[in-house]
Amino acid sequence: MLSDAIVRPPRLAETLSRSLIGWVREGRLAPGDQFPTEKQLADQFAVSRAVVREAIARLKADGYVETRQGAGAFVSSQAGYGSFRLQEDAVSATCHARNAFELRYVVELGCAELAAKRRTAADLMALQLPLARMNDALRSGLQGAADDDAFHRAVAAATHNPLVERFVEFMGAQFSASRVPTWNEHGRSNGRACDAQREHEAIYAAIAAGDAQAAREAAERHLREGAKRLGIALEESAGVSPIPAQPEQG
Amino acid sequence: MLSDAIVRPPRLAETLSRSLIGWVREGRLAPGDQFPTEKQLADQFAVSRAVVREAIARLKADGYVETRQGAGAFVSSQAGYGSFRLQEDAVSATCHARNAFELRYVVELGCAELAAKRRTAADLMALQLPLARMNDALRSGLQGAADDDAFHRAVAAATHNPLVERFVEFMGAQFSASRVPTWNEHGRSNGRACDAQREHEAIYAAIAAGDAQAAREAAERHLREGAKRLGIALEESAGVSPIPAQPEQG
DNA sequence: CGTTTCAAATTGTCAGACAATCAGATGACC
DNA sequence: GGTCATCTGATTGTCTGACAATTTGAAACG
Repeated sequence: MLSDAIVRPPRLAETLSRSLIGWVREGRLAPGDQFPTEKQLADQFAVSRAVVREAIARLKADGYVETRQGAGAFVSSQAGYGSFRLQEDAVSATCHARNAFELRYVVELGCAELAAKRRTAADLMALQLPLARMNDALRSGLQGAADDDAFHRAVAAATHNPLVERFVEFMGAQFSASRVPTWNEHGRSNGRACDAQREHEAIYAAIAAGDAQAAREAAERHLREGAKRLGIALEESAGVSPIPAQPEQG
Repeated sequence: MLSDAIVRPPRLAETLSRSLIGWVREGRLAPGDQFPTEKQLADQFAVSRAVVREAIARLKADGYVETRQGAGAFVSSQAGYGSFRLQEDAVSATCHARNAFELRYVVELGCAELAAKRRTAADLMALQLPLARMNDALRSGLQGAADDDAFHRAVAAATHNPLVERFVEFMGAQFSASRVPTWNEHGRSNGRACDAQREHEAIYAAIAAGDAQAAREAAERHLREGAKRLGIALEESAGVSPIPAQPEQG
């Protein structure tokens, strides 16, 4: 999640694409509107057409614009909804981590539920493998982080929904580095790894039994504990006072 | 979701980027590996360097590769997890719609739950506006699809998690066209719009009451009915026989 | 008024050049 | 021999100019 990457001078195309996306997001260009021509943009930003084209290529990839040869570039009717990214804006790192973990939380709970309803015999075997390897890791002292990853992926695969599977992998990848502290020497010695493994087994048992509610609860426990292990606070209320109001409409 | 867009001859950069992404996904290039140089790729695919650069620009945007001036292009350590997209591969349309709707389903249920726990007075007011406008639409015969959209967005906003909010919007946008048949003349005359509105009010009531479980159930009902209105079957089991197995591992 | 034709505009592609940067080799120095 | 600075080639980043493919709108024509 966090990166110590050295700062690189921003590339022109990168800078330009950010500006153009900003135009769309701020509503300066509405869906259907035509972009300035490549030549106009090149002149305006004092860059070559090649740079403009690279910037526009990125906007196309993200679904912000559609180009038609001979006609021009136009803001897509559903601009910005071509792809979903994290960390696009520089939000506070800790806050972002909590928000991202919460999104993962929501999806993985539903994922566990679906997996319990749909798992096949093959799915259960695919779940047992990383589970067994993590048990080995607990005793042998080897790294179990990769198998932890694999277990979560296997749960996602058991939903038989490739989209859900891919999204769980997508969110999980953001926290791949965060699984290490559970499985390194320190994590094993103070019982974090053992705790995580018990939670995994509870998830497996519920999925094997086909008990969707239990699977959901087991996943909930696992992720809540995982958040604690990560030092992320999954608060329930936003800190605002509850509203007793119950208005009627009609 | 479905599009009648006319077929356009594929752009070279588009074709090339698909090939390169395929290389990474198939494992032909592992994380950390260096890509062929731009010149090599240009020769191999018989295109100009400009085309290669546009294709690589897309891979960079999606987090598949990282380039370093003077060094080369390298497969990113977490290749492919820079962005989440739908419809990347040409899967069967109906199957894809069901999978996408299910992902939306999972997220919106959790979203409703969070909203019930965290909504503020301002959130409730933001929910009442589209609700009232939909009631007007029911009587006046105007389009309520936009307010339907707005209501779902307001629920997402009440979670106070911008990431969850954005993802709900992202998934909802994929089905924006699908809200029309509920709110057009035909939808109103046979009661679809009225049904949807009752479900919306149930969601609002649960969120206003701060009852997370009720909010979840109300959202579940709404989305299940919505799937029916769309003709999408949200099946529970994958059609495989249940497994009575309950293995133990030690 | 409707149709055809044409020309300008715009994106798509190509080719070549130079600048900025990096990685490895080379060689000097201790 | 080992360490360090320097040099050189390779590679990406950027610029320029050109031509091809396509669209759009208007002019010309019936």
